[in-house]
Amino acid sequence: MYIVNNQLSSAKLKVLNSALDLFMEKGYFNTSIPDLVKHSGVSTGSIYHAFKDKEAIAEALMQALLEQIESEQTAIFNQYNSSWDRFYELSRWMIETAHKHPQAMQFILNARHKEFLPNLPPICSSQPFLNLRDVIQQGMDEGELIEMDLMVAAASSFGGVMRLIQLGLDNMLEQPLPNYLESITKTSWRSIAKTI
Amino acid sequence: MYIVNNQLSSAKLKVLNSALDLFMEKGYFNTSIPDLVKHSGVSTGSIYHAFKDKEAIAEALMQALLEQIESEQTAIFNQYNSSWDRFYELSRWMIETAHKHPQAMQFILNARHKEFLPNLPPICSSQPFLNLRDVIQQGMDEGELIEMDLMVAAASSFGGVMRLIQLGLDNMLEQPLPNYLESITKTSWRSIAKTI
DNA sequence: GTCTATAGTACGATAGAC
DNA sequence: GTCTATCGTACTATAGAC
Repeated sequence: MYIVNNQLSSAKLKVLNSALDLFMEKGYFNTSIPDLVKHSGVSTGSIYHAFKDKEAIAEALMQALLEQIESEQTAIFNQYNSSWDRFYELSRWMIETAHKHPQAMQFILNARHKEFLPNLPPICSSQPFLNLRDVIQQGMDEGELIEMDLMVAAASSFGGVMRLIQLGLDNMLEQPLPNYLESITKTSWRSIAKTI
Repeated sequence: MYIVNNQLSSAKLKVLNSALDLFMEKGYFNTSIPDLVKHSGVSTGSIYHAFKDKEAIAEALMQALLEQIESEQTAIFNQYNSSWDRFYELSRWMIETAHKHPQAMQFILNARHKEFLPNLPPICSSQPFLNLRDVIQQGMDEGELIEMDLMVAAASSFGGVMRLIQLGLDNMLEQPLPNYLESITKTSWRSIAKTI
């Protein structure tokens, strides 16, 4: 149960949380409406009353997840100010979310949204991903980071963290993901920091 | 036309190359057998003569791609010996393949294989990905790299390169991918190298 | 708003002629 | 080995009672 937005009706919430579980467990196309009915306890008729069609479920799920992520990122930006602190805390949040809600992080990082939401712009142009880039830009402006192409710097720093999360989600790590927080943030940051 | 394995019959090759194009353009589940018939020019009957079912097409495609990648990696390993040279040349090969055959690289890096090949082990446990890790292990053994957890080091170095390739495949870069080769390899390597 | 029952369709896979 | 024609099925989505 990751999505808790109370603006949504109970039926919608149940369906969205079931959709998150099932889409990540079996994939969007392997999840039928009858599967959602069984898992959520909401009937076919009520699902189609709440959502126009199956694609609209995926759209609403994506929107709910991105909204939740943005609000958690905003809390971090309000509490931490330096480029490094923000990088570290954003990485910490991603790693802990991947640990506690693997489906949610998988849906954001890994899902081929284009396959079932063909009109959605790529996820890396969404606000939460732009925020990551802004942290790197800030570090360059403040002279803490080496001057280089912004995309290269963002890929090298956050890319390292995201790759490790990916490996964790694929069960390729010996220890639980949060154990790697210190070493992966320190290492990835080293690739772009002036003083190390 | 990326797959050119001449051990395979002409019909199989046609179907596999069409499958690569269509699976990456529209996704596995949005590609019907009639779509493959139209795109490849091979009839339904012949497709089912060459492959047991639709899933077997995806399996054969994966196997052909991994074989091709392994042989190109082996050539690099035979020609270059130092850890850095191998890291650089493997990165160069990935970036140029992503540039010339985006579907092939997308299929390897990005596809949610689990959705249509549920029995396949995760791609990051395949030989080509293990080879990447070995290059990092070699660098540590030879004292060129900082001693640290191997997975962290591999994620931080190759993760940066892969993340940039991902951004390139999603059209988020201003310049063509190969233009970034020097800067991304230098930057990502810096995260784990002793002398920088 | 919630449900059951069902219509309509598109797909994967097969049969069987050449 | 290649083809066309078609079967059976499982799905999305709707209709209509409560």
